[in-house]
Amino acid sequence: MSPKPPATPRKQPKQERSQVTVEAILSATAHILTENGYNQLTTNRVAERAGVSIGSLYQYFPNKEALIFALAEQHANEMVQLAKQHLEGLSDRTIPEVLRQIIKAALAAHAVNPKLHRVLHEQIPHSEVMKRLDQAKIENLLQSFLAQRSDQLRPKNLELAVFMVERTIRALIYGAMIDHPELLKTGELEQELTLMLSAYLVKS
Amino acid sequence: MSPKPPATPRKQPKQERSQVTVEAILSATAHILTENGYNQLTTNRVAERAGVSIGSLYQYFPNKEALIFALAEQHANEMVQLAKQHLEGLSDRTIPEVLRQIIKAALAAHAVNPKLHRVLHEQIPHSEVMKRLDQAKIENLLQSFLAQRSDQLRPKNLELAVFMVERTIRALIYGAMIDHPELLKTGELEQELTLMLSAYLVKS
Amino acid sequence: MSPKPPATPRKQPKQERSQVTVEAILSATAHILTENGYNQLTTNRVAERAGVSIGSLYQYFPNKEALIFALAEQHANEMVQLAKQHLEGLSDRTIPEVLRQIIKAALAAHAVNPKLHRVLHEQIPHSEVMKRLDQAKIENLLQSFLAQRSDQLRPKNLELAVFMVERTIRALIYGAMIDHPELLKTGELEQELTLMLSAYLVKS
Amino acid sequence: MSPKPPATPRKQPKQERSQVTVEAILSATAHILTENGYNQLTTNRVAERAGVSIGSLYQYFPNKEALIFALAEQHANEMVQLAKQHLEGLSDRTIPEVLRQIIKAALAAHAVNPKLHRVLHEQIPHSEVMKRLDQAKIENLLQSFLAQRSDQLRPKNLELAVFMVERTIRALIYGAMIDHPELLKTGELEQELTLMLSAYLVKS
DNA sequence: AATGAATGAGGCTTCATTCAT
DNA sequence: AATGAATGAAGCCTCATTCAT
Repeated sequence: MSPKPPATPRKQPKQERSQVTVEAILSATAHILTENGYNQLTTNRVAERAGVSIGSLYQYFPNKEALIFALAEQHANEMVQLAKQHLEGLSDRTIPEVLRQIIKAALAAHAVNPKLHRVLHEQIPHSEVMKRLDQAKIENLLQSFLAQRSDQLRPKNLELAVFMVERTIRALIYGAMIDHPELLKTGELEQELTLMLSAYLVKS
Repeated sequence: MSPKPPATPRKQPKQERSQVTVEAILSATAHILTENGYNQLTTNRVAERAGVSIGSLYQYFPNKEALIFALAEQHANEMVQLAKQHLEGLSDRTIPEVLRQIIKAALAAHAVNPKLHRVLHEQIPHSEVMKRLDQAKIENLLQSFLAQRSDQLRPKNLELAVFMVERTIRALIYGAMIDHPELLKTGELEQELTLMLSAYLVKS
Repeated sequence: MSPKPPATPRKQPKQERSQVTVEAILSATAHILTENGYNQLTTNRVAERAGVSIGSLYQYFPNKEALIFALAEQHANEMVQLAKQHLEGLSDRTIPEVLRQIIKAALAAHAVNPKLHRVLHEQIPHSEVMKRLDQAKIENLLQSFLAQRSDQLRPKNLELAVFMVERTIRALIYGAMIDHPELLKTGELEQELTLMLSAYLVKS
Repeated sequence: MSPKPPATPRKQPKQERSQVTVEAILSATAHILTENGYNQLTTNRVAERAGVSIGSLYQYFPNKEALIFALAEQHANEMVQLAKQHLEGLSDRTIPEVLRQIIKAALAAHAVNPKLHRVLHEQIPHSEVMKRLDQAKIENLLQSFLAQRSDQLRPKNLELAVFMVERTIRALIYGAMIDHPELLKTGELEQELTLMLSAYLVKS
């Protein structure tokens, strides 16, 4: 049906010249996506904005989908990398402290490129594919954090708890970004989220 | 290039005898969407499956977007209607009781046509429009329910609380539908959600 | 690998209007093929010459290959039809007489549209496909003619004889058309072919 | 649009040390042609398989056509060379003996690389050029053989006889290769061809 | 001489939409 | 009101060929 043939891998940029080309293409993709939307994203337009011939684009990306996939991956990596910076030295903290830190990390991650993040989630057809990208990785982190403190944990089902927490954090941060940006600036969201999830997780 | 013509359905499909035709078209749209995905949704194909000429389709829907818009609206209405059935006679209940009932209502609503729901959320190039559809309406309900019990409420900011609760319910139900359907069958999700949100809302 | 997906059957022209369109398209295809060659045969060019939009072309022909296939079939049918006209009332003739008549029939058939015939055989990639078209049919005719006179026949293996005769006739007529057209006008080819094949077939 | 540049290989590939490169390229061309077909034959792919940069390919072959032309020529030369080995010491033989030997020679020649032979004939957009390749050369041989025995010859027109014989041999061997390979193994084709052409050529 | 990144004309095809009947 | 043939802008992508290094 839909998820195209695994996107024939193309030439990996080896020379530095081609690395520049690839960067320009991804950058142009992001720009058009955020400024003009998915409808306007055509391979020719990307190439044009990247200052590259359409042929070059297809040397590195087998099709339009691959373009978006690569961009999403890059974005996800940036998010994860930033998040990790916020998650160091948490070994001996309590659950509320850890939670707050994780929420802070998620907030930071979502601040990487909000416009792009939104477009990627709202306008891309096979969003299922890419949601996995930024998911899983954080779920694992969360899982191990909570597992280490299972004695303080109220929910017996660890996996379920991870699901609840992870989705809630993501949904509320994303929702706030779109509809209530003021909650981000004032720190209210961070506060409420911490409260809500702490109350949920910790034995009363 | 040229910014599309206003696109939003100017004229609601006439509600006369031709109602049958309109139904057939929307039904065909839903079928193709759920079975074949947005990529395969072409106006000609819709018309063919609806057993209607392409010309007739355009008599009732000014363009493709209007087709999807109407379908989304229909779907949202069905969801809201079903939800309301679950929300009667709650005037003298406590917050946890109300919450559980609201969650049950939301679960029922999401069970209306999960496949369609998913496709509508994942594959449609969100034209800003459709999210509003199933949102707002429930938020109002929630707002009034909580306002009536503001004395039992821990969060001072009512609007913020509504936001938190509404998004959390939606995100977790949707997430469970996609990734953990077992949580819906066992009632675990309902239980955990009630716990989490009660703990958040009620004064300790 | 090559032989494309069975060329999704498209709309069969039902109204007379569309019949005209299909004719125009095939005619344009033949014209471009004979005058400009296969290299110049592009779907857009065909549509343009046919005075038809490219969209219309694709309503009746799923791809470029189908265009050529249809044209070849049409051509083959014309050839067979003409050949049959030359092959009536041969029931009580001797082998040489029958042979000469068959050769005459083949000559007539090849005179239908020699230019097109040549292009179809020389320039079309998957010529194997279409050679079958004008073959088989004649082989059957030949087979039955010879079977009826098996007592006068020298070769014991009938199928082999049919193969020898059919291919020889085709090759020489085609070869003469391309390289020695004078042999066709003077009747020399007909004469020599009859001699050669009679000598081969008839018991000495 | 603009009629191609002269296209025929201006410079024969230098016959020095770079002979190895040229061989690799032609070999790769043949391999792709026989295994994947003309559709898959791209200059980049040839270069890759030859283990040579695309730039190098164009150093030895001015364009794609030249590549095929050279390959066809090579193939034709191999065929002719092999045929000649079968045609020595025939000076004092009778026509049937000579004929059989010529047929044997042709059979041997066609066995050189049947797959390539077929592809070259079926899938290459005959640019008029290549047919001549394997033709002419044999016709001359045949012409001289028959001229030496013109007293035993029935047909008065020598050139016509050569045409008849040469085309018949070629068509039947090729046809058998494609559609009746068993005739080649059993020797039946050789036998029948000798019979048919002897009967045609020799005074009764 | 070799490399391989880059080019870009142009081919094939789709599909939302129009309009003559 | 309905039909469905026709439209054509525009998208995706290939591949022979060039050229800077």
